[in-house]
Formats: sequence, structure tokens, C-alpha cells
Amino acid sequence: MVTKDFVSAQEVAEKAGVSRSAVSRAFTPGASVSAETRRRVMDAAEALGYHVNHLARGLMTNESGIVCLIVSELGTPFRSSLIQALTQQLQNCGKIAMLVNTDRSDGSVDRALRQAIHYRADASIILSGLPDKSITQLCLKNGQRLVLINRDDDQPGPLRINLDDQEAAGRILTAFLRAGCRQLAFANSEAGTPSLMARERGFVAAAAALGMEVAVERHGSTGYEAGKVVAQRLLTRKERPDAIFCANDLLACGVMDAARHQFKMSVPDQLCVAGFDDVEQASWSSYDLTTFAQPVAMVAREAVAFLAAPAGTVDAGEVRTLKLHAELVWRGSIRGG
Amino acid sequence: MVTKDFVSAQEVAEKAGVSRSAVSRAFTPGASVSAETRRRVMDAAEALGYHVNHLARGLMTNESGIVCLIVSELGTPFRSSLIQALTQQLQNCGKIAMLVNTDRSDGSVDRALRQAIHYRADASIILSGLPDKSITQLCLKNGQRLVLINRDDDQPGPLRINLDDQEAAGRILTAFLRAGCRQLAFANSEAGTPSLMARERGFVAAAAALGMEVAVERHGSTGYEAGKVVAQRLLTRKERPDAIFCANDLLACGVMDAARHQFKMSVPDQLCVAGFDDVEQASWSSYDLTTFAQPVAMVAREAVAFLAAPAGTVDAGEVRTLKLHAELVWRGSIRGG
DNA sequence: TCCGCCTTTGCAAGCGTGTGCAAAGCGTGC
DNA sequence: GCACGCTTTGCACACGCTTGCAAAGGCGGA
Repeated sequence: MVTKDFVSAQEVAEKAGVSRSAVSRAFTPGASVSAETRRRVMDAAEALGYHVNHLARGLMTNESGIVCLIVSELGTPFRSSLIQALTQQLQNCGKIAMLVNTDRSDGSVDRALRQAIHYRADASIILSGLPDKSITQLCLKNGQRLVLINRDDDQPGPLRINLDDQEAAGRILTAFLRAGCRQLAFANSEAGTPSLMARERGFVAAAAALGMEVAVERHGSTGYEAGKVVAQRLLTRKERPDAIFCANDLLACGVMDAARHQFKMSVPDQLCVAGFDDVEQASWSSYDLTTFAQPVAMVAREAVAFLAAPAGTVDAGEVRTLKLHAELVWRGSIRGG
Repeated sequence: MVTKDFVSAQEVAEKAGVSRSAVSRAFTPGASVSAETRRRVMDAAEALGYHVNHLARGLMTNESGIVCLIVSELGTPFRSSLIQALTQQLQNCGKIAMLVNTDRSDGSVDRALRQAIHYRADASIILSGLPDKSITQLCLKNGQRLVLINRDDDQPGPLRINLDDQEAAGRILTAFLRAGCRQLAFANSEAGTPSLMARERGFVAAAAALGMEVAVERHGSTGYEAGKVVAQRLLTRKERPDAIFCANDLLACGVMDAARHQFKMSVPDQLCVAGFDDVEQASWSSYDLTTFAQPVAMVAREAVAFLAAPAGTVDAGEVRTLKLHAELVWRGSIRGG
């Protein structure tokens, strides 16, 4: 069987007895076509199984409709829920998501952005890593919009959506103190992601302002296993902590499991724990974790609104930052409340 | 600032002092270009920030390099890990993933496949829902490859990758019996997904073969909360089950939490539980769930190998099914072992 | 020196679209 | 009947690329 090519507008035009431009106009909202012509075109298209070639259309209009999502460790709960929200929002705006995986290696994000350029993506959303300045400049010069989510960067042009991590870290401290905790600790990974580090700094700084010390431990990548290791280190210290703020929920789950099963400690009676992100697992009753909810839906909405804004609305050169508030979700891993 | 257009091969050609076709050939592996010309082209391209326009290239070569991933509830652990593996494999083959979200509504998958056609995707991988026959025929006729993962369908053409759910269900039964369980139950959702139903049927049938009954409960969507509800129903029955096989791990986590925290039962002493998928959370020590591991890496590898196979290798009309074995991961939620 | 072969290069056609421009069709008011 | 304005349509070009084809150039053998 010969794999016949896709149906083209030409064939539809012939079947409908009109010119090829009529077909094009029939599929362009707001174009000048009579109702009668449009109907005949649509009928012919339906019969032939015609679908507008978005590649060719993008070639003409300079708008591919593609938005590139650049992300690492997609399997992670928080990341995947964000991706889910973003793709959904993009589809609502008639755009489509292209997914590029990155790893921690050098230049990985740059390569990803190059893919975005290859496919003439209208925009890119970066959820992991930080691209080289020269690459982002290239993207911007070519009219690509850029959104950085929870990234530290101060170049003008891209939209930055950040959480107020530091402020949140300060709030959790008062919650710990109100619960009567005296020995503070912070559990982190070695990833060094800007948001993770901001949470650490915010917590340590807020404690220092009250003249308190924080035991900080970092280990491995930002996941459950690392949480277990960190907890083991923290809970065997001479001064055993009675409150651990974790850089994210997965670490917190690991910390809680180590504390309970390995050290036979009771949470929250002997140890208070808090996390960050409010992933689904935080609400599971085995953890019932007090944590900060990232406004995922709002992040997605704002990001896509920026990307889909008509040309001229946004001008490069402007430094645009959106600082969002993380809401404290109070559950049972801290006493009182 | 005028948003200058992307650099074209024409401009590179002028700067390098060669023809436009020379530029094209320089970027086409295996084309006939002298080393000297290629070098000059590459230098000019680098200086100008030129990137081949894959949209235009796809228009010519009839290979866009795009593979469409069609999936619902992407936020789910199993789904996201599969997506992660697939995009990674695709990138390794020089292809790129396009992500389309679907919901449970009618025609949602069909619309997704239409997107795949619009962008002239080389192939589509369907992880959720089942497309209408006419649409899949359209895809195949246009030379698109199709992969269905854990879907029930018997049309010739697409590659089907399925788990041997029924066989696995039978194996878990013997594990329950060896642990001394007598009151069997199955926890399911109302999603009615083929794999979920196959697991249910397999378990019930295997029990029936031994003259045993299975209490089946289904509720809501396939997640943690549904697991809790189902457990509540099962554990308040006159004949309280002492073994629950759950259609997937999320349900199992909900079941375990309800059993322990709500009914104060001990797992595995009073109740044995098993799940399916081996998501990360199953290994967390709060659950320590015995479950079946889906060979995610192998699924991704096989799917992409099929998609990337050179034309002529695969012929339509053939019914191609890959039945994979689910490995039992033995942990602490079943006695003995 | 001439011929034939092989490598390299440029020309031009074509992929499937959108769209400006001009022509055509048509209805209206005088 | 005619001039005028509005809607609709077709023509043709452009978008950025690949590739078949033929011409050009280099080189060795007779």
C-alpha cells in the first residue's frame, strides 16, 4: 500500500470547485468568504479528511502556535502538576506544548532552547535550569517570549514568576515557635536550585533575627530518599531538633518516615515538620503535612496570558517579575493551630 | 525595537559567500559538501545565530520529527514517569515530543489526534482513552505511526504495548493464599480503563477457579481518595476482607491509610494489600507496598524503536501486539514471603 | 593534449500555506 | 441607465527549506 500523502488545500479546492485561496480563507477566522463558499469548502474538507498544515501555516504567519516547555525530572509530583496545568492553559488558548527534557549537565538547557528555535516556537517556558545569557538573547531577538518559573535571573525581557520563598520561610518559623519548638533544623538537597536555597536562607535569616541557630543539612537530589538521609543526620546530632523545615514536600515525607519508623519519634508530638509545594502526597493521612501551596493554577494562567498576549503589548527591555504568595496549608505535622 | 525575523539560510549563504543550497547541504548529514565549504558555512551560521527551520524542513522532507503524546491526568505518578521516559527516548532519537492533554469527555482523544495531524506529527503515542476508528485510520493512511499503551483495541496498523494484567492478577492471588488470607477483595475505580478492568477480571477469575468469591468495590476516579472510600465500604462489610488487591498503587495507598488510621487495622497482620504500577510512593516506608512493576523503560524503548524504524520496515495491515510481563515487587504489605 | 570519471556547486522547482492586489459581481440611489 | 460602493474571488508571490539535475572543476591515464 502506498502511503498517500496528506490531503492538501489544492485537492480540497478542486473538489469544492473553488480556488485554493478560498479554502485557505475558509479556515481562517474572520477572513472574507461567503457562507456558501465556506460550506462547500468544509464539506469537501470533511469528505477528504483535510487538516490545515500548521507547519506551512507557521511558515507564512511566523506564528507556529508551539510553546516549548523545558523541564527536568518531569516524574516529580510538583513538576508534573505544573506541566499539566500549563499544557491545559496553552490548549485553551489554541497553542500547543512541546516538551523538552533536560538534565543537570552543562548546556542542557541551552540545547533545549535551541530546539525551541529550530521549531520556531512562539515562546518557551523554563522550569528547570538556567540558560546562558547569549541563548536567551537570541530567543528574545527573534521575537520569542520567555517565561522563567522559580528561576533566579535579572535579564530584561523574559517574564519571571517567582514565589516569595523567603517570606514564607519566615512565616513557618513563627508557627514552629508557637508550637514550642526550640531546636530548629532545615532539610535540603544538594541541588542548589534558587527556590530551594531561598527557602533555606529565609528560614535561617528569620531565626537569626531572633537569635536562634538552625541546623542545616543537605544531601543528594531533592527527593524522598534524600529526606531520609538528611533526617538520619539531623536526628543523631547531640542537640536533636524538634522542628524541621524541609525545602520541599518530598524531602519532608522522607524526613517524617525516617523520624517515625527509624527513630520511633512521634510527629508532631516530639517533632514538628513542614514542607513546601503542597503536592498531593502531603495531604495523604500518613503524612498530613503542613506545607506551603504553590499557586499552580495561577502560575499557569499568568504564564500563558503573557505568552499569548498580542504583539506590541509586551516590550522587551522591561524587567518584569511576578512575585506570588505561597499560602500556608495547615495540617497535622505541627502541634497546635 | 523591531523584532527582527529569524536568520535564514539565504543570509548565511551571503555571509559565507556560497549558494543557499550549500548551506542546506552543510546542515544535512551525509550530503555532498567539501570540508572547506562546510566550515565556512558553520562559521557564518554561528556568527549569525542561524538555526535550521524545522517547520520548513518538515514541509519538504515530509518528516517533522514531531511525536505526539496523548495523555490525560498527567499529574499522576505513573503517567508522568512514563512521559518522562518517552520524551527522553524520543530526544535520543532526534525526535521531539508534543504534549496533548485529554479529559474524559467524548471526542477528546479524537481532537488530540487531529492536533497531531495538524502538526504533521510522524507518530502519536496514546496513553489515555481510545480514539475513534475513523480517526486512527486517517492517521495511518497518512503514514503516521501509532502506538497504543495499555489500550484495548484490535485494529491492524498501530503497535499495541500491553501488560499481562490478568496473569499478574492470578499471581497475586497465590501470594494472598500463601499468607493465609480467606476473604478476598478487589478495589477499583469507576474509570473503566481496560488495564484496570483486566486486573479486576483476572483476579476474580483466578479466585473463581479455586471456588472463592471476591468482594469488588468501585468508586470515583483512580486515585488516593477513591481508595479511601472503597476501603471504607469494604471494611464495613459483614464479611470483612483480609486481603485487598488494588487496581493501582494510588488506590492501594488510600486503602492502607483508611485501614490503618480509620479502622485501626494493622497491615499486613490483619490485612494484606497489593497494588499495581510500582510508583515511587509504593516504596515509601509508610506504605512499603507489594506491587507489580510496569517495565516503563522497556515500554518507552519499544515504543520509540517502533516509531523511529525506517519506512518500509513496518507494514500496515499487520496486527502487532507486545505483551509485557509485570514483575512482582515484594515488600511488606503481605505477610510471609 | 585530450578524454573520462568523480567530487563539488549552483540553479530552479516544489513543499502547503497566507495575503495584498486587482478584478469581478452585485445591489442601491439617482 | 449609470455611477458608485461593498463583498467576494482568483492570481501570484512569498515563506525557508530540500533535492534532482546539469554544469563546472580537478585529476589521472593514455
